[in-house]
Amino acid sequence: MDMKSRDMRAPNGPSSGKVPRTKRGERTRAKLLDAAAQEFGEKGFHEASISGITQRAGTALGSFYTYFDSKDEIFRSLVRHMSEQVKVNAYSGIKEDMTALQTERTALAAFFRFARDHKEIYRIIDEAEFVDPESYRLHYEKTAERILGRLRKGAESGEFRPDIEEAHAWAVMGMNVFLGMRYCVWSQDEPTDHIADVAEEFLRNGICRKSAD
Amino acid sequence: MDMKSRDMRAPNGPSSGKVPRTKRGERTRAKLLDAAAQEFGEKGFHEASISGITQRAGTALGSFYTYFDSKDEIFRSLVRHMSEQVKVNAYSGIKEDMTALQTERTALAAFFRFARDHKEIYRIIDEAEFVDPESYRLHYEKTAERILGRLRKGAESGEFRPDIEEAHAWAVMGMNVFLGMRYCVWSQDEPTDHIADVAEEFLRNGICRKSAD
Amino acid sequence: MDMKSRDMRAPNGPSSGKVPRTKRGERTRAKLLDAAAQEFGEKGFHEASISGITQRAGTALGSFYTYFDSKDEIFRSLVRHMSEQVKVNAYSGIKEDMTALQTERTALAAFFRFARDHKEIYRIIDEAEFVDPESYRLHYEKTAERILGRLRKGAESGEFRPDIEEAHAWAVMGMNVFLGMRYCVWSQDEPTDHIADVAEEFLRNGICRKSAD
Amino acid sequence: MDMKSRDMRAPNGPSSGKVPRTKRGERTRAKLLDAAAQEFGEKGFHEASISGITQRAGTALGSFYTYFDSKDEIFRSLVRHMSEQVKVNAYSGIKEDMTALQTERTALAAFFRFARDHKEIYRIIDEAEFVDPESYRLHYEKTAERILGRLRKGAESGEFRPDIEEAHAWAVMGMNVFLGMRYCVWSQDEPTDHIADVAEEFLRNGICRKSAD
DNA sequence: AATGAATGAGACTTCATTCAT
DNA sequence: CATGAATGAAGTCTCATTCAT
Repeated sequence: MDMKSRDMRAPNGPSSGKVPRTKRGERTRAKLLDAAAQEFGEKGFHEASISGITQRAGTALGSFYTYFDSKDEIFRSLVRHMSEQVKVNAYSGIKEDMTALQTERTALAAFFRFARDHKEIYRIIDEAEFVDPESYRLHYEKTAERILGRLRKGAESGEFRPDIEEAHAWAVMGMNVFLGMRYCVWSQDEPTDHIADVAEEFLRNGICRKSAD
Repeated sequence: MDMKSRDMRAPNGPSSGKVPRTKRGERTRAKLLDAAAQEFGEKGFHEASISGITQRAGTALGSFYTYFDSKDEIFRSLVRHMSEQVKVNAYSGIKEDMTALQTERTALAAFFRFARDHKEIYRIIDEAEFVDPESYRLHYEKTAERILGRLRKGAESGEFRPDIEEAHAWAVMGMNVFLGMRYCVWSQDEPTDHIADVAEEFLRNGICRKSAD
Repeated sequence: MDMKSRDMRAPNGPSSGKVPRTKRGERTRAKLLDAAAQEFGEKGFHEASISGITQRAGTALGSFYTYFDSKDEIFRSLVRHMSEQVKVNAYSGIKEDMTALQTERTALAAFFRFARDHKEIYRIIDEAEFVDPESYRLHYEKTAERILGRLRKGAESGEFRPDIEEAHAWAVMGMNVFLGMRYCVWSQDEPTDHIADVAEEFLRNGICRKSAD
Repeated sequence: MDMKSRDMRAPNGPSSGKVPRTKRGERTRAKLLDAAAQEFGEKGFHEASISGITQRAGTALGSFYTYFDSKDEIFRSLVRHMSEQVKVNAYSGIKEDMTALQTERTALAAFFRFARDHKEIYRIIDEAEFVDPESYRLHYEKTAERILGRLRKGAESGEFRPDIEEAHAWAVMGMNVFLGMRYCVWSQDEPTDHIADVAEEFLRNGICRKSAD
């Protein structure tokens, strides 16, 4: 987790007026953020405690408030940063010359890998529905927008149906999220490649029998 | 809410040793359950308070404990009962002579109606991920099983592809849930009929362009 | 316990204005008293609950207040009655023609038997120190008085030292009580006869070596 | 009480993970312990309240939990520490060259003084029978062991009877405790010197008339 | 007289946040 | 900046006692 979540560190949000001014401060802030990701991921927002965070971070309780205004604030930071990570990750494997279907599959595979490696992230984002609803909506709205963008591009190229609309993006997103939850977060009893095959075929043909089959 | 949630009342779980023995007790327990559904729906589990529940119910604080052992227990009761309601509702409009696709669409439509009318239920079931994870998993696993059963039946009749598997059910469920969240719970800017059309067409053909189009 | 504690039933204290007027009431009151002896003996005053008492008694919670004014009152009744029992018991084996030392030994033996058979009683009387201090003091003061009476009688007959005073009675009582606690209530690893021998010899000669030995 | 109970302060039990790390913390913990001794002594365990303790200590309610896990824990600390104090005190006046009988008398006198000055301690230790039975038994078992040790030493030197056994120690302890309760804690209507005389004479000769008298 | 639901004061405990060092 | 003690509001839960049936 250390190396991985190191990269998860949220940048100072625009509202956080507590920017560390020294190297040492920088380090402390980073430790707190890592610790918070662990703590929230393991215990959930309400069971998590500031003292749990500072203990994991190896700092004094009071130091928390040197860098964050409140429990809510650090949680918000985390959610938004993680949302960002999900986005960055989704695009990591996509190449310009892929077909639209290949693109979707690649994005899904990346998502699966990410979900498997960062199970705690999903707990955190999901819990935002209750702790920071705005971030939660924003996360899914932005994700849907990106998917919609890709689908539309596929439609323009003639690969996807021309009447693609927002609902298609939400349908794809829901499918992806639930498959990720079931096959990457809850258990990995099936190879994710196979699950990705099923999803790809779903996009290609739906679930009805094709005469071509 | 009164009439509606009246029907939501959880039966006594097998472990709850606090069964009302009089009509009056029956009424009080019902009032508490209704109130809890409201309170949890509006505030979420952690912000909700027993005293909030009893105030809504118009009973004394202590009366809560005449019928429930704890805040957790009433929440669990609620989640399980609501899960049950969702199930019952999904099958309400399905007729024997429908095609498999019609069946799916009908179930989706019922789900949409239900989600629109019982927004609080989805908050509650979702929050179970953190408060009562077992119920949460159970809810989605059982829902997936039911969908899988329907899909397999459709496969047997030759309408759906013959290699239907569990992942298909999770994909369909994810699609349904996210469409419900976006278009029924968050806002109703689009007619749900149209959304159901999109979903049905998705099942029929995926999102790729068909030469037949 | 049933038959035994049946006999322990407290008579209506002078302050209890709640005398049952029917046979049925008589029976209910008796059941409650038995139940209370059990409950207080097992759990102690504060952990004991009225509902625990009524459950043991097999009556409704509310019925308790038909016969007793409060938890304190029933406890007081119990303590005083038990104190009475201890007294009655102590004299049960004493005969007129015994020597003073035989009398003391007989009283101690009776006490040991009683303590062994009614362990709960000692918990109850001891707890009175905190719940009903007056009864507690009264119990030990009256017990000491009785012992003192016997010792004085022994002094008059020339068997005990002539300068017997109150402190002697308290010393004897303390010895008896602690031996009872250690060898009858806590464990019975030594035959009580032997313990009584030790106590008798203590009274006779103290613990110093006698040239006569 | 302040100066006196200052010395009563319990050391951190081995299980208490809440050790003050600063001078200020040290002081607060001490204030709480003193206050608890007062509160428990005056009101008894169950009537005592954490808020009563913190009020006496002049700290915020929450500060209690900075140093103790629960009401039970602080009570246990207190009982064990006080048991220790009783022991230390009993030996305070004993010199090596005393006769065995002088030794017992000295121990008793020390006990009397202690009981008079720390009445609350006896309430607390006695109440342990119900709140922390293990400590209670331990207290009396260890006290009996010490007495037994002294008596055996007296037997070896030929001053006490050679067949001294455990029961003798319990008899002596019972005598001492009850005399202390009656003449030091309940009231001081008789000079304790005289009471100690009676006890000493009891040990020397029992209560029977001696021809030598 | 019996029943069992209703009441509500009060206790313990948690923990985010502030403050003194 | 770091530290960790101090604060106190707020919440859950218990249970003796009262009340309606």
